[in-house]
Amino acid sequence: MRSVIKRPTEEETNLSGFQLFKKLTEDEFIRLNYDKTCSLFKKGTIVYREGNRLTGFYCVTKGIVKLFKTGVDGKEQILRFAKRGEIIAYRSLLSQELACTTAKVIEEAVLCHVPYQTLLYLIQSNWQFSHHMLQIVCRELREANDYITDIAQKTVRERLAEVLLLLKENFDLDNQNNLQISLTREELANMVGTATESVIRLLSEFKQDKLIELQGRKIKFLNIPALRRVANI
Amino acid sequence: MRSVIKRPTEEETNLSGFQLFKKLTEDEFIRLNYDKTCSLFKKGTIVYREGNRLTGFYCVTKGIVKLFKTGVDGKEQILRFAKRGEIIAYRSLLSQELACTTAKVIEEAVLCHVPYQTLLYLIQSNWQFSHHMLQIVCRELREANDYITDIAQKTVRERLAEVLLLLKENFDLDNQNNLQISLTREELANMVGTATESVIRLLSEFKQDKLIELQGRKIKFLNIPALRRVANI
DNA sequence: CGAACTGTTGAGAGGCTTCAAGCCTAGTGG
DNA sequence: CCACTAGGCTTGAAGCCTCTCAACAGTTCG
Repeated sequence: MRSVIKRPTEEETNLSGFQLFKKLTEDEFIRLNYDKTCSLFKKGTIVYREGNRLTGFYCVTKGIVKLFKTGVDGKEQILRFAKRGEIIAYRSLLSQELACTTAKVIEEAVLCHVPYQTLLYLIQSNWQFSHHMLQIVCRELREANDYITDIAQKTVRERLAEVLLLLKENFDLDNQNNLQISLTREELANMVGTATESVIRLLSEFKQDKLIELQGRKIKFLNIPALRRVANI
Repeated sequence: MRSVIKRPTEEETNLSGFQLFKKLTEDEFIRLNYDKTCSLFKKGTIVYREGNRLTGFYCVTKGIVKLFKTGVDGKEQILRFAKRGEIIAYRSLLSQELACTTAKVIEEAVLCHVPYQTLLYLIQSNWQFSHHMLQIVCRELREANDYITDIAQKTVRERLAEVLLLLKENFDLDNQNNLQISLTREELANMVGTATESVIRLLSEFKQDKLIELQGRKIKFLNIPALRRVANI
């Protein structure tokens, strides 16, 4: 399933933009770059599957990766999308468990694989790296906790509005207020935790209410404050 | 609201049983003990509230603390219960955010407060401590992700069965198969993410189906494999 | 002993899901 | 180049799971 077609460009393998590596010494950064392996992944590629043993974590330097768990009846629950500057697979690696999510490329991506040994080396040699890592995980844990509360207490309508706003935060809008990520209705449903049909119906209600405009998978935001009110934030 | 009635016993303030501190040097452990402040908290006490600025984390050496978020209409969403050997408040501390949960004592507890400075000192001086901390957070993150998937995809019935089994894992059963934690119906509902009435109805269905036996808040497990099947695990 | 909280049961309403059928779009192969 | 197929999208109808509201019993505690 893994398909590596061509070498990524120099710029696409550069890790100096990553917050996580900001506090590394020159030597540490050199070692990191020496140990990493960057590859280009086509859309649709599975980077790793739930249950896999992982050999390292990945830095996303380009593209978008979808992270999801497989639940009841094989229905996928999307946990997050990782884009440039973010890292994936580190959770299972650190807790030394098998992967508990599947990572699938939804927009042609460049990923840099950093071996477990290198991660351990950085943790041992540089406390600021560990500290930064702790902050990343802790922030993700808060987001997970927030999401548990929402999903447990809010209606599907509220959750869909919230998910749209969340996507807006993470992927920005273009100059015409279009969401810069293209998802299927099913993927939206798998984020919200509902049926595809429900998403379709609610989206067209949002459209009727002039909150958004739809054109295929393109979603244009027309009235963000109102959307926020629907989301009950 | 904070009520400290009497000094905890020597044994109740001992942190040597904590996995997290296993790899500390003697000096580090001495400093930890010097810096900590242990107090006894009565049932019902709020240790800290959502939005508070935290000055350190707490080690639970006795009792049970309920951690929850306040969601829509002030309805609480229980995220977990912390018991002897576990730590709380470390997430917000590490990511340097305001507390995103409220901690309430539901069984008379002894908590040892460890100042933020001491935490930072340990992170800086001992990479094994950081590593252990990372593992703890990562494990909690996996549990949160698992729970998101369940709550998004399973029925209330399945979730209630699962919550009961989860409680069994965390708090064990006495020699008569009674769950060793006493929760109100509302608290069960706030874990599952449903209405109190639904929990009541489902519990009595489980009772009819001879899966459990009820006596006030006491829950006796009669048929765990069947309960597991109901939970759809 | 009364107040406040907790637990229980019933009835009705409604949000969502499921099933089913048809449309549309995009990619493929003849 | 175009028909064809597969997967995504849309809409309708039916029904159920779950919530809300309401009334009341039981329990705990000052």
